[in-house]
Amino acid sequence: MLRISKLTDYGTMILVHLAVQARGAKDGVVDPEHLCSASDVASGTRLALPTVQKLLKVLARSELVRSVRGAEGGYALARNPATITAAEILDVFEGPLSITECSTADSRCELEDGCPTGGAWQKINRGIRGALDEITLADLAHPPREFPLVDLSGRSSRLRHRPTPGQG
Amino acid sequence: MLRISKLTDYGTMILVHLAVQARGAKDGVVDPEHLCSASDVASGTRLALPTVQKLLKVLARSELVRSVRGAEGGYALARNPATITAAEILDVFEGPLSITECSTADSRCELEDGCPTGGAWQKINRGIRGALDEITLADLAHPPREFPLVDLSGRSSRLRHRPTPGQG
DNA sequence: AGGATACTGGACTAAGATAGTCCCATATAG
DNA sequence: CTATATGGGACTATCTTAGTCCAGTATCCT
Ligand code: FES
Ligand code: FES
Repeated sequence: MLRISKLTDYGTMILVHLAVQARGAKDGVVDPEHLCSASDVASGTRLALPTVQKLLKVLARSELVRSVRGAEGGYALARNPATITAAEILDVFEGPLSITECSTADSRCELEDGCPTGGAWQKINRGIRGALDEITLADLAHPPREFPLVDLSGRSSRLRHRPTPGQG
Repeated sequence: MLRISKLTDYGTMILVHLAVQARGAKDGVVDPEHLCSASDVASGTRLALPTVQKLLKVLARSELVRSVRGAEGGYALARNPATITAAEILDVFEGPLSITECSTADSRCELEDGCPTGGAWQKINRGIRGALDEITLADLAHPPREFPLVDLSGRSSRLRHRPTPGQG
Protein backbone atom coordinates (compact mmCIF):
# COMPACT_ATOMS: atom_id res chain seq x y z
CA MET A 1 0.00 0.00 0.00
CA LEU A 2 2.87 2.32 -0.08
CA ARG A 3 2.27 2.46 3.60
CA ILE A 4 4.85 2.05 6.29
CA SER A 5 4.03 -0.11 9.28
CA LYS A 6 3.01 1.29 12.62
CA LEU A 7 6.23 0.07 14.12
CA THR A 8 8.22 2.16 11.69
CA ASP A 9 6.12 5.14 12.58
CA TYR A 10 6.72 4.51 16.25
CA GLY A 11 10.38 3.99 15.59
CA THR A 12 10.57 7.38 13.95
CA MET A 13 8.90 8.96 16.92
CA ILE A 14 11.49 7.35 19.13
CA LEU A 15 14.34 8.63 17.00
CA VAL A 16 12.92 12.12 17.06
CA HIS A 17 12.59 11.86 20.82
CA LEU A 18 16.24 10.91 21.10
CA ALA A 19 17.20 13.76 18.82
CA VAL A 20 15.25 16.26 20.86
CA GLN A 21 16.65 14.99 24.14
CA ALA A 22 20.21 15.20 22.85
CA ARG A 23 19.50 18.73 21.79
CA GLY A 24 18.93 19.54 25.43
CA ALA A 25 15.19 19.68 25.86
CA LYS A 26 15.66 18.69 29.46
CA ASP A 27 17.92 21.31 30.99
CA GLY A 28 18.38 23.50 27.99
CA VAL A 29 21.89 22.12 27.74
CA VAL A 30 23.03 20.48 24.53
CA ASP A 31 24.36 17.04 25.34
CA PRO A 32 24.86 14.56 22.51
CA GLU A 33 25.92 12.00 25.09
CA HIS A 34 22.62 12.14 26.94
CA LEU A 35 21.25 8.65 27.46
CA CYS A 36 17.55 7.90 27.45
CA SER A 37 16.30 4.71 29.05
CA ALA A 38 13.54 2.74 27.40
CA SER A 39 11.00 3.80 30.03
CA ASP A 40 12.17 7.35 29.50
CA VAL A 41 11.34 7.13 25.83
CA ALA A 42 8.09 5.31 26.48
CA SER A 43 6.72 8.04 28.72
CA GLY A 44 8.08 10.72 26.46
CA THR A 45 6.42 9.32 23.37
CA ARG A 46 3.36 7.83 25.13
CA LEU A 47 3.98 4.50 23.49
CA ALA A 48 3.70 1.18 25.31
CA LEU A 49 6.91 0.26 27.08
CA PRO A 50 7.32 -3.26 25.64
CA THR A 51 6.92 -1.90 22.16
CA VAL A 52 9.48 0.80 22.79
CA GLN A 53 11.90 -1.74 24.18
CA LYS A 54 11.49 -3.90 21.12
CA LEU A 55 12.07 -1.03 18.74
CA LEU A 56 15.04 0.33 20.64
CA LYS A 57 16.63 -3.08 20.43
CA VAL A 58 16.25 -3.01 16.69
CA LEU A 59 17.62 0.49 16.53
CA ALA A 60 20.58 -0.39 18.71
CA ARG A 61 21.51 -3.16 16.32
CA SER A 62 21.56 -0.65 13.54
CA GLU A 63 24.11 2.08 13.15
CA LEU A 64 21.68 4.80 14.05
CA VAL A 65 21.56 4.34 17.80
CA ARG A 66 24.13 3.30 20.35
CA SER A 67 23.37 1.77 23.70
CA VAL A 68 24.97 1.54 27.10
CA ARG A 69 24.09 -1.41 29.26
CA GLY A 70 23.76 -1.61 33.00
CA ALA A 71 22.47 0.81 35.58
CA GLU A 72 22.38 4.39 34.36
CA GLY A 73 22.57 3.00 30.87
CA GLY A 74 20.30 3.83 27.97
CA TYR A 75 20.14 4.85 24.34
CA ALA A 76 21.41 7.77 22.34
CA LEU A 77 21.75 8.64 18.69
CA ALA A 78 24.99 7.35 17.25
CA ARG A 79 25.25 10.11 14.69
CA ASN A 80 24.19 13.66 14.14
CA PRO A 81 20.47 13.85 13.28
CA ALA A 82 21.32 15.84 10.18
CA THR A 83 23.17 12.84 8.76
CA ILE A 84 20.40 10.32 9.34
CA THR A 85 18.00 10.08 6.44
CA ALA A 86 14.42 8.87 6.26
CA ALA A 87 15.56 6.22 3.82
CA GLU A 88 17.95 4.85 6.41
CA ILE A 89 15.23 4.78 9.02
CA LEU A 90 12.99 2.80 6.73
CA ASP A 91 15.86 0.47 5.96
CA VAL A 92 16.28 -0.30 9.63
CA PHE A 93 12.66 -1.15 10.31
CA GLU A 94 11.52 -2.62 7.05
CA GLY A 95 14.67 -3.95 5.51
CA PRO A 96 15.92 -2.74 2.17
CA LEU A 97 12.88 -0.94 0.90
CA SER A 98 11.48 -1.75 -2.46
CA ILE A 99 8.14 -0.93 -3.88
CA THR A 100 7.71 -4.26 -5.59
CA GLU A 101 9.02 -7.72 -4.96
CA CYS A 102 10.88 -7.89 -8.21
CA SER A 103 12.89 -4.81 -7.37
CA THR A 104 14.14 -6.31 -4.15
CA ALA A 105 17.05 -8.46 -5.21
CA ASP A 106 18.33 -7.04 -8.45
CA SER A 107 15.22 -7.83 -10.43
CA ARG A 108 15.12 -11.50 -9.62
CA CYS A 109 11.51 -11.91 -10.60
CA GLU A 110 9.76 -14.92 -12.01
CA LEU A 111 7.48 -12.70 -14.04
CA GLU A 112 10.27 -10.57 -15.40
CA ASP A 113 10.18 -12.38 -18.69
CA GLY A 114 6.58 -11.59 -19.49
CA CYS A 115 6.47 -8.36 -17.56
CA PRO A 116 5.34 -5.56 -19.82
CA THR A 117 6.34 -2.80 -17.45
CA GLY A 118 10.00 -3.58 -17.89
CA GLY A 119 10.87 -2.73 -14.35
CA ALA A 120 8.94 0.51 -14.30
CA TRP A 121 8.14 0.20 -10.61
CA GLN A 122 11.77 -0.35 -9.89
CA LYS A 123 12.59 3.02 -11.37
CA ILE A 124 9.75 4.66 -9.52
CA ASN A 125 11.03 3.03 -6.40
CA ARG A 126 14.49 4.39 -7.00
CA GLY A 127 13.09 7.84 -7.49
CA ILE A 128 11.14 7.68 -4.27
CA ARG A 129 14.18 6.43 -2.48
CA GLY A 130 16.10 9.37 -3.82
CA ALA A 131 13.47 11.67 -2.41
CA LEU A 132 13.60 9.89 0.92
CA ASP A 133 17.33 10.38 0.97
CA GLU A 134 16.67 14.10 1.12
CA ILE A 135 14.82 14.05 4.40
CA THR A 136 16.92 13.90 7.54
CA LEU A 137 16.07 13.16 11.11
CA ALA A 138 16.90 16.77 11.85
CA ASP A 139 14.15 17.78 9.45
CA LEU A 140 11.70 15.49 11.19
CA ALA A 141 12.56 17.03 14.53
CA HIS A 142 11.73 20.50 13.19
CA PRO A 143 8.00 20.33 12.41
CA PRO A 144 7.54 24.02 11.56
CA ARG A 145 9.92 23.87 8.65
CA GLU A 146 8.86 22.67 5.24
CA PHE A 147 10.70 19.89 3.50
CA PRO A 148 12.71 20.22 0.33
CA LEU A 149 10.60 17.38 -0.99
CA VAL A 150 7.68 19.63 -1.83
CA ASP A 151 9.87 21.53 -4.25
CA LEU A 152 10.12 18.41 -6.33
CA SER A 153 6.50 18.35 -7.30
CA GLY A 154 6.40 22.10 -7.74
CA ARG A 155 7.64 21.92 -11.28
CA SER A 156 4.49 20.15 -12.40
CA SER A 157 1.07 21.45 -13.33
CA ARG A 158 -0.69 18.16 -12.88
CA LEU A 159 -0.34 18.25 -9.17
CA ARG A 160 -2.86 18.43 -6.44
CA HIS A 161 -1.42 19.78 -3.25
CA ARG A 162 -0.61 23.37 -2.61
CA PRO A 163 3.01 24.43 -3.17
CA THR A 164 3.85 25.64 0.32
CA PRO A 165 1.24 28.25 1.13
CA GLY A 166 2.10 31.27 3.24
CA GLN A 167 3.16 29.48 6.33
CA GLY A 168 6.80 30.30 6.98
CA MET B 1 7.29 -1.26 3.97
CA LEU B 2 6.76 1.28 1.38
CA ARG B 3 5.94 -1.74 -0.69
CA ILE B 4 2.96 -2.13 -2.94
CA SER B 5 1.10 -5.40 -2.92
CA LYS B 6 1.56 -8.04 -5.58
CA LEU B 7 -1.95 -7.44 -6.79
CA THR B 8 -1.14 -3.82 -7.52
CA ASP B 9 1.92 -4.91 -9.40
CA TYR B 10 -0.16 -7.37 -11.41
CA GLY B 11 -2.78 -4.72 -11.95
CA THR B 12 -0.18 -2.44 -13.44
CA MET B 13 0.96 -5.17 -15.75
CA ILE B 14 -2.61 -5.59 -16.89
CA LEU B 15 -3.01 -1.90 -17.53
CA VAL B 16 0.17 -1.81 -19.53
CA HIS B 17 -1.04 -4.79 -21.50
CA LEU B 18 -4.26 -2.98 -22.33
CA ALA B 19 -2.32 0.10 -23.32
CA VAL B 20 -0.07 -1.86 -25.62
CA GLN B 21 -2.97 -3.72 -27.21
CA ALA B 22 -4.85 -0.48 -27.85
CA ARG B 23 -1.72 0.84 -29.46
CA GLY B 24 -2.07 -1.90 -32.00
CA ALA B 25 0.46 -4.53 -31.01
CA LYS B 26 -1.73 -7.12 -32.63
CA ASP B 27 -2.15 -6.10 -36.23
CA GLY B 28 -0.06 -2.98 -36.18
CA VAL B 29 -3.26 -0.99 -36.31
CA VAL B 30 -3.98 1.58 -33.64
CA ASP B 31 -7.37 0.84 -32.15
CA PRO B 32 -8.34 2.46 -28.87
CA GLU B 33 -11.58 0.51 -29.00
CA HIS B 34 -9.86 -2.84 -29.02
CA LEU B 35 -11.33 -5.09 -26.35
CA CYS B 36 -9.25 -7.63 -24.47
CA SER B 37 -10.97 -10.48 -22.73
CA ALA B 38 -9.76 -11.61 -19.34
CA SER B 39 -8.23 -14.77 -20.76
CA ASP B 40 -6.59 -12.64 -23.38
CA VAL B 41 -4.91 -10.58 -20.73
CA ALA B 42 -4.07 -13.63 -18.66
CA SER B 43 -2.15 -15.31 -21.44
CA GLY B 44 -0.59 -12.04 -22.47
CA THR B 45 0.72 -11.27 -19.01
CA ARG B 46 1.25 -14.89 -17.92
CA LEU B 47 -0.74 -14.30 -14.80
CA ALA B 48 -3.30 -16.75 -13.45
CA LEU B 49 -6.70 -16.27 -15.01
CA PRO B 50 -8.73 -16.02 -11.78
CA THR B 51 -6.41 -13.35 -10.50
CA VAL B 52 -6.64 -11.41 -13.73
CA GLN B 53 -10.42 -11.63 -13.65
CA LYS B 54 -10.47 -10.31 -10.13
CA LEU B 55 -8.22 -7.40 -10.92
CA LEU B 56 -10.03 -6.50 -14.12
CA LYS B 57 -13.25 -6.33 -12.14
CA VAL B 58 -11.66 -3.88 -9.78
CA LEU B 59 -10.30 -1.86 -12.67
CA ALA B 60 -13.65 -1.83 -14.43
CA ARG B 61 -15.25 -0.32 -11.33
CA SER B 62 -12.70 2.44 -11.45
CA GLU B 63 -12.59 5.12 -14.09
CA LEU B 64 -9.49 3.72 -15.69
CA VAL B 65 -10.98 0.80 -17.57
CA ARG B 66 -14.29 0.28 -19.30
CA SER B 67 -15.87 -3.06 -19.97
CA VAL B 68 -18.31 -4.58 -22.42
CA ARG B 69 -20.33 -7.54 -21.29
CA GLY B 70 -21.51 -10.49 -23.25
CA ALA B 71 -19.97 -12.48 -26.04
CA GLU B 72 -17.21 -10.62 -27.85
CA GLY B 73 -17.02 -8.38 -24.82
CA GLY B 74 -13.91 -7.45 -22.91
CA TYR B 75 -11.93 -4.64 -21.40
CA ALA B 76 -10.23 -1.54 -22.71
CA LEU B 77 -8.68 1.56 -21.25
CA ALA B 78 -11.25 4.25 -20.63
CA ARG B 79 -8.79 7.06 -21.13
CA ASN B 80 -5.59 7.84 -22.93
CA PRO B 81 -2.62 6.18 -21.21
CA ALA B 82 -0.88 9.52 -21.03
CA THR B 83 -3.59 10.83 -18.73
CA ILE B 84 -3.49 7.93 -16.29
CA THR B 85 -1.00 8.45 -13.48
CA ALA B 86 0.76 5.96 -11.24
CA ALA B 87 -0.89 7.66 -8.28
CA GLU B 88 -4.30 6.90 -9.74
CA ILE B 89 -3.37 3.29 -10.28
CA LEU B 90 -2.30 2.93 -6.69
CA ASP B 91 -5.49 4.61 -5.59
CA VAL B 92 -7.55 2.03 -7.42
CA PHE B 93 -5.84 -0.99 -5.93
CA GLU B 94 -4.86 0.20 -2.50
CA GLY B 95 -7.33 2.92 -1.76
CA PRO B 96 -6.26 6.46 -0.97
CA LEU B 97 -2.59 5.94 -0.38
CA SER B 98 -0.97 7.24 2.72
CA ILE B 99 2.33 6.35 4.17
CA THR B 100 1.16 6.36 7.77
CA GLU B 101 -2.15 5.71 9.43
CA CYS B 102 -2.37 9.18 10.86
CA SER B 103 -2.10 10.73 7.44
CA THR B 104 -5.04 8.78 6.12
CA ALA B 105 -8.04 10.75 7.30
CA ASP B 106 -6.87 14.31 7.76
CA SER B 107 -4.52 13.55 10.63
CA ARG B 108 -7.09 11.85 12.81
CA CYS B 109 -4.50 10.15 14.99
CA GLU B 110 -4.67 9.19 18.62
CA LEU B 111 -0.99 9.83 19.01
CA GLU B 112 -1.05 13.19 17.33
CA ASP B 113 -0.97 14.98 20.64
CA GLY B 114 2.30 13.50 21.81
CA CYS B 115 3.71 12.95 18.36
CA PRO B 116 7.10 14.62 18.10
CA THR B 117 7.27 14.38 14.35
CA GLY B 118 4.44 16.82 13.89
CA GLY B 119 3.09 15.12 10.83
CA ALA B 120 6.43 14.75 9.14
CA TRP B 121 5.47 11.52 7.44
CA GLN B 122 2.34 13.17 6.13
CA LYS B 123 4.44 15.72 4.31
CA ILE B 124 6.78 13.07 3.01
CA ASN B 125 3.77 11.18 1.82
CA ARG B 126 2.45 14.18 0.02
CA GLY B 127 5.79 14.65 -1.68
CA ILE B 128 5.89 11.06 -2.82
CA ARG B 129 2.37 11.36 -4.10
CA GLY B 130 3.38 14.41 -6.05
CA ALA B 131 6.18 12.40 -7.62
CA LEU B 132 3.79 9.57 -8.42
CA ASP B 133 1.52 12.05 -10.14
CA GLU B 134 4.29 12.61 -12.63
CA ILE B 135 4.39 9.06 -13.93
CA THR B 136 1.79 8.09 -16.48
CA LEU B 137 0.70 4.76 -17.81
CA ALA B 138 2.18 5.82 -21.12
CA ASP B 139 5.54 6.10 -19.39
CA LEU B 140 5.16 2.63 -17.93
CA ALA B 141 4.42 1.22 -21.36
CA HIS B 142 7.67 2.68 -22.68
CA PRO B 143 10.38 0.88 -20.71
CA PRO B 144 13.37 2.25 -22.60
CA ARG B 145 12.61 5.82 -21.63
CA GLU B 146 13.70 7.24 -18.34
CA PHE B 147 11.23 8.85 -15.99
CA PRO B 148 11.14 12.51 -15.06
CA LEU B 149 11.18 11.30 -11.48
CA VAL B 150 14.92 10.78 -11.50
CA ASP B 151 15.40 14.46 -12.15
CA LEU B 152 13.93 15.16 -8.78
CA SER B 153 16.75 13.61 -6.85
CA GLY B 154 19.33 14.96 -9.22
CA ARG B 155 19.64 18.23 -7.40
CA SER B 156 21.17 16.52 -4.38
CA SER B 157 24.67 15.39 -3.62
CA ARG B 158 23.65 12.92 -0.97
CA LEU B 159 22.16 10.54 -3.41
CA ARG B 160 23.07 7.04 -4.34
CA HIS B 161 21.75 6.06 -7.69
CA ARG B 162 23.19 7.11 -10.97
CA PRO B 163 21.50 10.03 -12.74
CA THR B 164 20.53 8.32 -15.97
CA PRO B 165 23.68 6.70 -17.30
CA GLY B 166 24.24 6.30 -21.00
CA GLN B 167 21.34 4.12 -21.75
CA GLY B 168 19.16 5.91 -24.23
C1' DA C 1 30.48 -9.00 46.92
C1' DG C 2 25.75 -8.12 46.15
C1' DG C 3 21.71 -5.91 44.72
C1' DA C 4 19.43 -2.75 41.57
C1' DT C 5 19.17 -1.08 37.08
C1' DA C 6 18.75 -1.52 32.29
C1' DC C 7 19.94 -3.43 27.78
C1' DT C 8 19.95 -8.24 24.67
C1' DG C 9 18.06 -11.91 22.39
C1' DG C 10 14.53 -14.47 21.22
C1' DA C 11 9.97 -16.90 21.70
C1' DC C 12 5.26 -16.51 21.51
C1' DT C 13 0.33 -15.29 20.21
C1' DA C 14 -3.65 -12.76 18.53
C1' DA C 15 -5.24 -10.06 15.02
C1' DG C 16 -5.19 -8.45 10.52
C1' DA C 17 -3.95 -8.15 5.66
C1' DT C 18 -2.95 -10.61 1.39
C1' DA C 19 -3.29 -13.81 -2.49
C1' DG C 20 -5.68 -16.78 -4.80
C1' DT C 21 -9.73 -19.54 -6.08
C1' DC C 22 -14.46 -20.49 -6.99
C1' DC C 23 -19.53 -19.97 -7.67
C1' DC C 24 -23.60 -17.99 -9.50
C1' DA C 25 -25.99 -14.11 -11.68
C1' DT C 26 -26.32 -11.11 -15.69
C1' DA C 27 -25.65 -9.26 -20.29
C1' DT C 28 -24.71 -9.66 -25.26
C1' DA C 29 -23.73 -11.86 -30.02
C1' DG C 30 -25.05 -15.00 -33.21
C1' DC D 1 -31.40 -20.60 -27.07
C1' DT D 2 -26.65 -21.15 -26.35
C1' DA D 3 -21.96 -19.86 -26.02
C1' DT D 4 -19.23 -16.26 -24.40
C1' DA D 5 -17.74 -13.06 -21.17
C1' DT D 6 -18.25 -9.68 -17.45
C1' DG D 7 -20.23 -8.54 -12.36
C1' DG D 8 -20.42 -9.28 -7.62
C1' DG D 9 -19.18 -11.48 -4.00
C1' DA D 10 -17.89 -15.37 -0.69
C1' DC D 11 -14.40 -18.11 0.93
C1' DT D 12 -9.88 -19.86 2.77
C1' DA D 13 -4.95 -20.71 3.38
C1' DT D 14 -1.03 -18.13 4.25
C1' DC D 15 1.80 -14.47 5.58
C1' DT D 16 2.73 -10.30 8.06
C1' DT D 17 2.17 -7.30 11.76
C1' DA D 18 1.69 -5.76 16.53
C1' DG D 19 2.27 -6.49 20.91
C1' DT D 20 3.78 -8.98 25.04
C1' DC D 21 6.79 -11.63 27.89
C1' DC D 22 10.77 -14.09 29.75
C1' DA D 23 15.49 -15.55 30.74
C1' DG D 24 20.23 -13.77 30.20
C1' DT D 25 24.02 -10.31 30.65
C1' DA D 26 26.42 -6.05 31.61
C1' DT D 27 27.15 -2.03 34.59
C1' DC D 28 26.73 1.06 38.56
C1' DC D 29 26.53 1.87 43.45
C1' DT D 30 26.75 0.66 48.14
S1 FES E 1 6.58 -8.21 -12.24
FE1 FES E 1 8.65 -8.56 -11.69
S2 FES E 1 9.78 -7.57 -13.24
FE2 FES E 1 7.72 -7.01 -13.65
S1 FES F 1 1.86 9.28 15.03
FE1 FES F 1 -0.01 10.10 14.22
S2 FES F 1 0.44 12.21 14.01
FE2 FES F 1 2.34 11.33 14.59
